[in-house]
Amino acid sequence: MATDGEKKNSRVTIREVAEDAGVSVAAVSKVLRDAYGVSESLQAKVRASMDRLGYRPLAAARGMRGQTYTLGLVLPDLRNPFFADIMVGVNNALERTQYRALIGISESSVQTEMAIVESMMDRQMDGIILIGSTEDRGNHEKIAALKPLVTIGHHDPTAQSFDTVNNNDQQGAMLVVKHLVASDYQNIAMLSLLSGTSTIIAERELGYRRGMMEAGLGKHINVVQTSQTLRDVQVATRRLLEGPQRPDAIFCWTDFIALEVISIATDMGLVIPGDVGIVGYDNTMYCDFAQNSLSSIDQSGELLGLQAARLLTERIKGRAQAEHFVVTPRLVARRSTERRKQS
Amino acid sequence: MATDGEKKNSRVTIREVAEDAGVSVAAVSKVLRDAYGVSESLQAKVRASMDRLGYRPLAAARGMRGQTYTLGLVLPDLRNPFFADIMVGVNNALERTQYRALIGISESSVQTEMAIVESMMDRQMDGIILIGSTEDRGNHEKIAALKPLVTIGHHDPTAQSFDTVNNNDQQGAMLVVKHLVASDYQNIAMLSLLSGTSTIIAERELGYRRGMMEAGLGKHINVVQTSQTLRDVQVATRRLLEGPQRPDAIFCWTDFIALEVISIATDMGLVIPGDVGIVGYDNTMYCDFAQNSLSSIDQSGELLGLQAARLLTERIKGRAQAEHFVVTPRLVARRSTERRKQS
DNA sequence: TGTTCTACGTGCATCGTTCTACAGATTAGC
DNA sequence: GCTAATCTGTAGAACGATGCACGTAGAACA
Repeated sequence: MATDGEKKNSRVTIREVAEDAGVSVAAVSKVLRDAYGVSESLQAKVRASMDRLGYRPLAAARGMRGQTYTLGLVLPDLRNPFFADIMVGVNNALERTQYRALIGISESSVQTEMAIVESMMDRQMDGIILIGSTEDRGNHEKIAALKPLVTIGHHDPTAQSFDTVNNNDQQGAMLVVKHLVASDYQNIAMLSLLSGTSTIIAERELGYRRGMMEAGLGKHINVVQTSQTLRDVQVATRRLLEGPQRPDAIFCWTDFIALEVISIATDMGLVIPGDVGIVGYDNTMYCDFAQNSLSSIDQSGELLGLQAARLLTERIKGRAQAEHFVVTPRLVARRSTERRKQS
Repeated sequence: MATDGEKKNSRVTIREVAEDAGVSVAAVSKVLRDAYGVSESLQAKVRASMDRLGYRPLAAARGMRGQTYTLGLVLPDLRNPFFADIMVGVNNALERTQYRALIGISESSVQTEMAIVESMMDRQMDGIILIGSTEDRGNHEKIAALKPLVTIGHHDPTAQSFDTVNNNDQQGAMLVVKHLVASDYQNIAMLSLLSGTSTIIAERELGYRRGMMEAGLGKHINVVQTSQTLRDVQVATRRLLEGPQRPDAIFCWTDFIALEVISIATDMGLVIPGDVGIVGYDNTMYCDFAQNSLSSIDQSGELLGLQAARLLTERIKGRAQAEHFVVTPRLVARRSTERRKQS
């Protein structure tokens, strides 16, 4: 008689709370939503009943008429440790709110990404954060027409229907070149990502090119694009380092690739930083390990995540004007580029 | 006049599909659920209408009476690259099904983990996969009483109300000791995780102890437990390596910690594998990088993920009998333990 | 031909919330 | 003391699916 319905009836509903508190269902709903027209005494009464009964609103039911208080986050993959930093920021921002972030993995495929976004919409999520998305503007606007949207790692500074959060990738890449030049590297190649649509890649390449031009090293400009798979990176790196015009430094578009390059170069008997300098991007925790000691660009992933969550909840609350947050990147020098001017 | 309801009316409902196909709403619902009592012709008619209108069932609404076709996955954090392997397996298993997996991050806190599980229940998820959970059996059974549950990385072979998926951690740890002994290491310490409740940690420690005893090295047994934070690992490792009884090998409970230990040891001027051998666990991609070249135990994360997803969908379909899947671990030897018997 | 099955479809109550429209109570204004 | 304005709280129709209970048509059997 105590444990009546075993696997189903256990859930406390808004109706029971109302009954317990001696008020209407609508009143309880109002308390739940901080809606207008609730006296302090009623508020207190209802909250007491909710606590006593252990009531938890059912998001699925809320979603039918109102919000689900769920945010969808789409990550390209789980391998790149940079995303961990972003997540910490997002979760920090949501700590004291009703919102929860749930993550889907797109496997870096535009198709899968769209499928995940659609399934997040099916689940009535209140807003979407796309991280490292390679969709074009059309798709972003299509999503934004249906749900509040914020992107991280996608440049589109004139977008009106959604917000963007970024570091200044062009500036970051220029910092890399400047640092390498100051450390006496000249024949600097860039190992970039094969992606016709990633705007952050485009910005980093542009920054690299500008940096090289400004340093008078235009003739050494060399951008090699590969996919993210270990095999492709290996082939491209070997080709680069075995070629006749061997670069004396390689700027990699993300840390994780830079670590692979260090691995390959070491295997080939090259000494870092003497024979070849390596720089990454994102300043993830692995850079700091002594065996890597990888110079990198810090773009404060945690801050990016925090801002994205803030902007998204603002959008949900009704802001229509777009905001575009940009953080200034910072170079962190480590042993992988430690070759002093010899003059 | 064309774009009537801008941000809301766009969604096609089951009612419209029914109308378009000239059948009842219930019939469409049956097609959606592959339920009994639908002729081929009706099925075809309805599917055609769904395609034509671009209908997508609203998970929130389905959740009110039936399933949401959403699985909740709880990860301790995003830093450990091992979880990426698991996710690949999970997603592969769900590829051709209606199910989607959404991820929540517990930050390795039992409290947060429970909060996430609760919020997943609020969202009417059909089942839960807990990865590396440190809850006790009571909590697991509480969850399992409400939703189908599968754990990965938690040993509880007699559990009846939920399934478990694991590698044989005890055997894995014994493999490590055997391998180290065969490579002429003797004073082998274990760097373990400070967690009173993790069963996989307990198993790995037990395996280490058994391995040491069997090798006649009982007097060298030394288990040091720390949290996962960089600082704590650093302190513990330095203390270990600076102490009077410096071990000549360290077995780390996960790769990620082993990479840190390599970093610290290198910083201290020790040579790996000469002065000290290092072994990790999980055989994540970073082990393979030349600068790490870390020996490790492979426990096939992808397979674990695949099995967990399979078991969970089976549970959802009604299986009540518990299943406990265990994979046999395999040692992958690399340079970090490459010291031959000198006799 | 009448009876019994079986296979196929349908009507409608239902899930747990939100939110509009409205009613009653209290206060304010004159 | 009457009307208007404000402030609280309520009733009940949604939201978009599911799934029970039931009706109907045609086949099978005697």
